[in-house]
Amino acid sequence: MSDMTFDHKECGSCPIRHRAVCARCEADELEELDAIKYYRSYEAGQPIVWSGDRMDFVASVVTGVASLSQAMEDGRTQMVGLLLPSDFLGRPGRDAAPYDVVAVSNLTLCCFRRKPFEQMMLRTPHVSQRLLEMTLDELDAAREWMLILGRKTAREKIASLLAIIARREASLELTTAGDGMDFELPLTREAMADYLGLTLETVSRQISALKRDGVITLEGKRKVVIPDFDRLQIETGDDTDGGLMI
Amino acid sequence: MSDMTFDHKECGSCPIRHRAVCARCEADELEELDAIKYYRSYEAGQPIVWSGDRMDFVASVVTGVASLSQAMEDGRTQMVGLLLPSDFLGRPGRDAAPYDVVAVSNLTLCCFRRKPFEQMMLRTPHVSQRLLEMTLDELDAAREWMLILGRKTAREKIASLLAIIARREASLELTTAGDGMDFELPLTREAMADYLGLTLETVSRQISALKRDGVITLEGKRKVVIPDFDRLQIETGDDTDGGLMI
DNA sequence: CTGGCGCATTGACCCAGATCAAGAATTGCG
DNA sequence: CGCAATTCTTGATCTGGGTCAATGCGCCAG
Repeated sequence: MSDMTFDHKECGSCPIRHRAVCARCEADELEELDAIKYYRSYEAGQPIVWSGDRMDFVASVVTGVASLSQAMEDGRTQMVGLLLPSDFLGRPGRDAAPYDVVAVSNLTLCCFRRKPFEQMMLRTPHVSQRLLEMTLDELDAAREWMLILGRKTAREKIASLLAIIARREASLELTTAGDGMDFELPLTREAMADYLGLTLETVSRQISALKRDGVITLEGKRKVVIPDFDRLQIETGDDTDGGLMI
Repeated sequence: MSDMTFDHKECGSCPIRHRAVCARCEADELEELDAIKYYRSYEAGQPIVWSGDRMDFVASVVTGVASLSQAMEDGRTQMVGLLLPSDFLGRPGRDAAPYDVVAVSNLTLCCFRRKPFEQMMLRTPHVSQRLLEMTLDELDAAREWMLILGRKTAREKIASLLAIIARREASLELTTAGDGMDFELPLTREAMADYLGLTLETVSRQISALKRDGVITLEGKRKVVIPDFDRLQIETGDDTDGGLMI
């Protein structure tokens, strides 16, 4: 784990984490946030915190992917959160991390020291209001995910995950060039299995099946092409009217 | 659905929903909440709102149990939230309900009209801070639940649900008379199945198995006695160190 | 008391996905 | 470039929980 320093200009070029923390911040509040923030980067596979560890920062994902997961003693693990760029990590007002947090790919976090951040929250109501909005969105995502875990078939699970990632990808890049989306899968088969409550073999088989049926195309093992997003959407088993943006 | 009126005194006798909404309210804020609140009661099985319906109130559960659930077109349904007394229902800042909400047992809600409630949130920061705390707790519960749905066996699922209800029950009554807890199951076998991502037959079989193995005792079909909570805890598959309070 | 209705239990059978076991394809590194 | 370590794919087999179907148990109405 290495500390990185971004100068002020560079920070200006990654507005994501400020927008994430506070969509309505005034200049002087941004200044205040700048004073308590620092960047940190992790390599793929590196743990960030273990469940129960003291966590003295909150953070916003700048680049890369991180996962939150819960493990049982016998090794079964379930991913319970997937953090993509602009997502918020950490929990104001709580000392210990409730989950294992791992960098899934190379990752850069924009961290804010927790205590001063909490004090700022008390003073500036729209920061906590913004955080409330984000948390409610996360709760919606978690509930969508519960439907996936509890009631969908393996094929529907895979299709749902691909659709979620594709939508996220599209919303960040804003390059929804018609249909024909494509993206790099940020997860290994094993991570996908942990996300979906499956085994990695089943994930692999179902991806092969979707490929065989022409729902997706693979370039290499990680690059996914979705020729017809509506077709993928049907495979998810969800109502056709779109569902929640995650 | 019938409107009920509670007089001010009776309202004073059910402090739950005020505490739930705002642990730190001052007298005049409570006054203000009183002005926009009304009680509403529902019978077991009655729908409260359907997914997509406009929802012009937020509420706090006074008595009874309600469920949030998501349904797929083909009838598969997954419960994604279980609201017990003191829990909060609704979502400031969102017009349409994202889930079906149903009264599982006879239910009384303490409702607040949404618009004035939202305005109050903007003015009194600790209301939104309290709501943020509650939402973060709900998110923790949802994530605990994701582990249950994704990775636990049917027996562990049932044990987990019983432990969750027993803990909730105990925390409200504050009558943890040593071990030997007992409580009335507020859910039908079908509702338990929807909670756990199982079928009602499997729920029934696993309850019978836990009874046969002496982990629980049944009096009638709904009254559960837990002679040894630690034993039940072991059956959940969780770490022994307690886990999250839900 | 009796029939009907809504839950709950139990049994018999089956299948989607887990498990176990080889390999194949990539990736990385000396 | 070659060898090892990862990561992924595919096959064979097994099994937990789903499905279908019958039966039991209260409970209320007549």
